[in-house]
Amino acid sequence: MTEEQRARRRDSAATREALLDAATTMFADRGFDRTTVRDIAKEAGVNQALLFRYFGSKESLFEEAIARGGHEQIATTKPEVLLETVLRNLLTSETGGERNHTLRVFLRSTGSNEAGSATRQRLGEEYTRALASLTGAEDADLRADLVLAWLVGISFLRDITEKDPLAGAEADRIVKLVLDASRTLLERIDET
Amino acid sequence: MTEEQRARRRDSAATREALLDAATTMFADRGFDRTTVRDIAKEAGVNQALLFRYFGSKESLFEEAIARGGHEQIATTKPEVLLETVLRNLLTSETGGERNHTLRVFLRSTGSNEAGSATRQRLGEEYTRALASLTGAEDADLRADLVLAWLVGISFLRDITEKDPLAGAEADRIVKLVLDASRTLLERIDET
DNA sequence: CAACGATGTAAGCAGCTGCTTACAACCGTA
DNA sequence: TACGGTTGTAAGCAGCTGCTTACATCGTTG
Repeated sequence: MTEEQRARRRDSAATREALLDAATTMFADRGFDRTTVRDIAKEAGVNQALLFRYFGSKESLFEEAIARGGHEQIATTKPEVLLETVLRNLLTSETGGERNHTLRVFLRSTGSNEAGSATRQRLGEEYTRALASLTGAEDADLRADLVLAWLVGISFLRDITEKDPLAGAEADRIVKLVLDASRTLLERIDET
Repeated sequence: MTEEQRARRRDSAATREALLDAATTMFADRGFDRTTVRDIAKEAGVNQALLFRYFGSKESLFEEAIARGGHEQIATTKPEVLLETVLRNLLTSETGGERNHTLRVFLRSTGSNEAGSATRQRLGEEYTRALASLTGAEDADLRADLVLAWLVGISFLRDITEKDPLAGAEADRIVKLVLDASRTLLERIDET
């Protein structure tokens, strides 16, 4: 930590990224309202005034945090396995590793109506489009939204309300049940 | 409004209920953190100090708001039609009428980790038990949780992020799709 | 009618929030 | 070495938050 701070001295790019990293995990854990700019700065080991120098406002930082990470997953994952990939990602509780916090940040931002709504909307559209490509139904987008809603709900019950037995269930078991039922809505999903 | 205030003077029960009503709708609309005690008191047409006299704290008021409304729906609705009933309730956007805000309050309380967590947990268990009675599978509770998660997710995308096409879709269409897919998880659901 | 508890009100307090400002330390350049 | 922009820091401001306190008013009961 101290070394990092030493190494980071006089390095604006690293400082910016440290703030963005800290913000992403804290927003995912506590949500927008409950995360203070002082918390973020402290976690990043950075003076909080710099947060405003580099991002302008707490909301702008939030938008950037939401945007980062969501896009590349969609871009780099084939639609056929997107559902399972996202599902497994949000079911995996290992804090280490490169877990994707996007969905949790998404969820935790409930209270804040304005904050990042444009970014959130765009991100949602990308997921819908990807999932909609899996069905030939005329209401493909609606069906895709329903699947997306399911992911959101599962993440909510598991991560936020920590509801058992869902919170404690094995990932494989949940994946199987969800994928089976999703085939009623979407056709082209890879068999596990 | 003025008449109500006049009529309510020196009536502690009515004052309490006015606060509870205002709190329920405001928590549902803005969430716990974004709703201030001054807002609630103003909406109820009541001095804010009374809020603390009757409920002790903002959190206690929140818990009571969550608890009220959820129980009777479960108690008065047959499990076979519970899913459709809850679904139609949260899909109906008519603000007038006796809409049940429970699920939305549930959702909007994301940021607040402690607030009402015990109450929320108990309420969730009741829903799970009711839904689990619809299947003979050995992992009935898990399957029920997944259905509950779906409801939560749909409510989230529709009410909070207002995601289209889900937000704009007809209730009947959604009900049909969800019920059909849910039959993969649960057996005994009334045909529409 | 006097007294007393129940109900309502106005004002304020201490703490926290996002954000700003004024300034110090640093570092490449001339 | 002197300068000037970049990066980092400390302090503070104005506004809002949940909550409390001291007091006024009502309505019932003896």
